[in-house]
Amino acid sequence: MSDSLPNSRREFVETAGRLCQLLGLPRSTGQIYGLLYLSPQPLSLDDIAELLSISKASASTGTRQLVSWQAVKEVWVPGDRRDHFEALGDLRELLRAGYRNFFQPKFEKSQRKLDVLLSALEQDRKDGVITRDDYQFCRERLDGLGKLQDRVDKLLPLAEKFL
Amino acid sequence: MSDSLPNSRREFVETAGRLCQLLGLPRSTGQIYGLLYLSPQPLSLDDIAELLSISKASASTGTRQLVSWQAVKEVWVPGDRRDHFEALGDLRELLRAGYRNFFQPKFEKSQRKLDVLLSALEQDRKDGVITRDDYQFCRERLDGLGKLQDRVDKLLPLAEKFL
DNA sequence: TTATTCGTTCAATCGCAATTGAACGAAATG
DNA sequence: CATTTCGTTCAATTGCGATTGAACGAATAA
Repeated sequence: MSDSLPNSRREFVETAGRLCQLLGLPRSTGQIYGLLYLSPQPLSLDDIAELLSISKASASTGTRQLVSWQAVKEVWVPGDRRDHFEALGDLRELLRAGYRNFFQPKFEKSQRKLDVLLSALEQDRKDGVITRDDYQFCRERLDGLGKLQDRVDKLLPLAEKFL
Repeated sequence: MSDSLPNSRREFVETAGRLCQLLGLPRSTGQIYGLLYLSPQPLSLDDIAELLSISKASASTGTRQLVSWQAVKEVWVPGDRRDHFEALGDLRELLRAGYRNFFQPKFEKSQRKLDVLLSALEQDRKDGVITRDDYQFCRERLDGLGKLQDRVDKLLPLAEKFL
């Protein structure tokens, strides 16, 4: 990474990158957001690539991702033909949107999946692939999972409102 | 994966694997837990490796991870020298422990990091590396981040109790 | 004792996704 | 017009971490 950044911003960028990586997102995307978050002026793709020492291709894909998540917006800088970007500072809203776009769908899918599994289990029992005892055992375990899902299902809306 | 598993268990194992992968953990670890979660009898390392078509090395490291997380326990099976494993079924407790072992530490670390960043920013201002305006801007952004952390800090204990 | 059977460790391999460089089309410039 | 400047796309590369096979030590068995 370029050393033309003040230490504070450098460390922040690194931390943001790590956080994104932790969430299973490209590190560079987090770095870009971190850079823009602490950038008083909007930055162009070239600025971003230069300051982070990444390719313009990465900068391009990263910013487009961030724009699609509404974490960053394009701004017009008079007298400059290039696109410029600045971070949207409302982290709470960003977190909520992230929850809606990432966790929510996967969680709902897993709920549906559980029903499918219960059906498959039922089928296995009918087909005699598993003993009655095994069926009973698996049934209880799957029910336990369902209980947890219900709990989470009640918690999440509360958490989203609270944040 | 071996086809000697009933469909229901096969799908469950796959889903558990994906979930682990989603959380940044080895897929095989999730598969092992999934397998044991729906296994009426304790399984040996060889059973696990065989049923999941993974190496015994993976089975070994995976089970040890799971044991360390108290997601799985070793049980003694009379007349068999080998270690056997069975899943602990309390998913709620498992989730809480996961929160304590994974999220909690990283979150606390990020809180400390924020203080460090604020100091570094202060230093940059004193050194004249950044203008007064830039300092002001960054200061506000970092404060915004601090606000979010405080929110999360209040929410998490509530969520942990609720689950 | 020697020979097996287990479980673990570790260097090497593999797979996946992030990253890149080059090529391209579109838009602005002269 | 031709030329330059942008941003995007995509095939190729890279890097990282999960997975494996082989080697090892410890415990059991013969």
